[in-house]
Amino acid sequence: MPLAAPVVSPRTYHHGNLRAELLERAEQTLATDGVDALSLRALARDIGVSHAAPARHFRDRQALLDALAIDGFQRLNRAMQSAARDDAALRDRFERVGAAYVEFATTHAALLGLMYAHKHAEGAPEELVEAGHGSLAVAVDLVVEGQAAGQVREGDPLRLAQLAFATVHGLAALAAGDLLEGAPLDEMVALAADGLWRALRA
Amino acid sequence: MPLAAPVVSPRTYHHGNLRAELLERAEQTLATDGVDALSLRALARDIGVSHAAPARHFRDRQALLDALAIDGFQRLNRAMQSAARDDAALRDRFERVGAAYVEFATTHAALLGLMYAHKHAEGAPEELVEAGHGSLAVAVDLVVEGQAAGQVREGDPLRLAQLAFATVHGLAALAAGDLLEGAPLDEMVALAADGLWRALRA
DNA sequence: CATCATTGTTGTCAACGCCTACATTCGGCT
DNA sequence: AGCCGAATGTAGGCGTTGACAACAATGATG
Repeated sequence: MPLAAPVVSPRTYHHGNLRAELLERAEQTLATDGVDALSLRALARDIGVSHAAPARHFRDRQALLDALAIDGFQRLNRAMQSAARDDAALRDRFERVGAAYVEFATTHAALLGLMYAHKHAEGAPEELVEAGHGSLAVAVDLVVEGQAAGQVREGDPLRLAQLAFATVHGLAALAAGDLLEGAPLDEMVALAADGLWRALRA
Repeated sequence: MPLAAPVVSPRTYHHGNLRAELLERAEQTLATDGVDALSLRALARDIGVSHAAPARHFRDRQALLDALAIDGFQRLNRAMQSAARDDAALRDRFERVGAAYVEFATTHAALLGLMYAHKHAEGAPEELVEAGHGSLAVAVDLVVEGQAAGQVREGDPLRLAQLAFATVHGLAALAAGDLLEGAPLDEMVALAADGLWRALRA
């Protein structure tokens, strides 16, 4: 009798939302226990489906990781774009974008690590590398705008943006690696923004 | 008769150098196949010992990873120190140290990733965090020297050094993540050194 | 209502990390 | 020399995992 369906868990044969729930739980465990703790079987167990069910939505473990990374980049990009749309002075918008990046990086440290895992470099889905380039694009746009306004010095905007991006990303990496030795993160962001502005201004 | 030592494979019951050979092969596979491909059993098989033999030298997989990371930091630190001891102008020594870092980071990308894996953050062996701080110390010394010579602006040398370190590390991360879009790495290093010098000079 | 792609289940396999018990070798001590 | 304990390697087993294949339930479409 397939109809029983006990009160507590009326769950039908088809879960109906497995993919989304897998991603959600996966990000939780990623945040609390790290990448290595991510296991398709454990996720299935937590959610209450059979151990092979996740395979219908993620061909293999790597596919799940890729999906998490893509989602992470999309959220990061939205945060940076939103910070860039601020209407303050250009120099401050630089700082706010950097702050948004660092904020994301520190509150989602494990996720950011996953996003940049070189693993994705070879054979990575197009969507992922695309999303990854999106963050950089925000910085490029800002540099271009600054150059048009005569506030940023001349030079290939891509490279100047890469420099800025590298600085902020490195700062986030230091914070994640606990190499900041207690330096307040926002002060470091301000210091970096100051340094960058000295390096980039016309 | 322990003396025989036939030409082909005289291997005695005791390997005699297992720990060192494990580390060596481990770094090879790390470089060619990535961290996830590292398996104690596979290493044992490659070397030709039983699958449990490595356990005598590395309590668990993580211990092997830690040992690799420590060794990596020590080599990186030596490279940076050697670059810092150069007798060129201070600004150029900054650039050379940065170049040394980036050079190491790109030729040992997977190893560098391992070194910074947050995994090591909690419960990491003292030796590892110590080695990790060594790289930063090189930058601090350089800043202190620059301040003493009146060439670097005032401010907490640790934080200024962290800024420089972050920039270079971020650059290396971009290169590893293939986000440089063909920009020649040495030009990017030069650009970063230039920017940093503008940010740091008195 | 029949059909069929989608989604989930069950069972299986090989590989791995880790543990325990045992074997061999080495080095120091008498 | 000879003994003995420590260090090192071996053999086997347990539980977990990722991946695969065969099968069952579901729901959409005609």
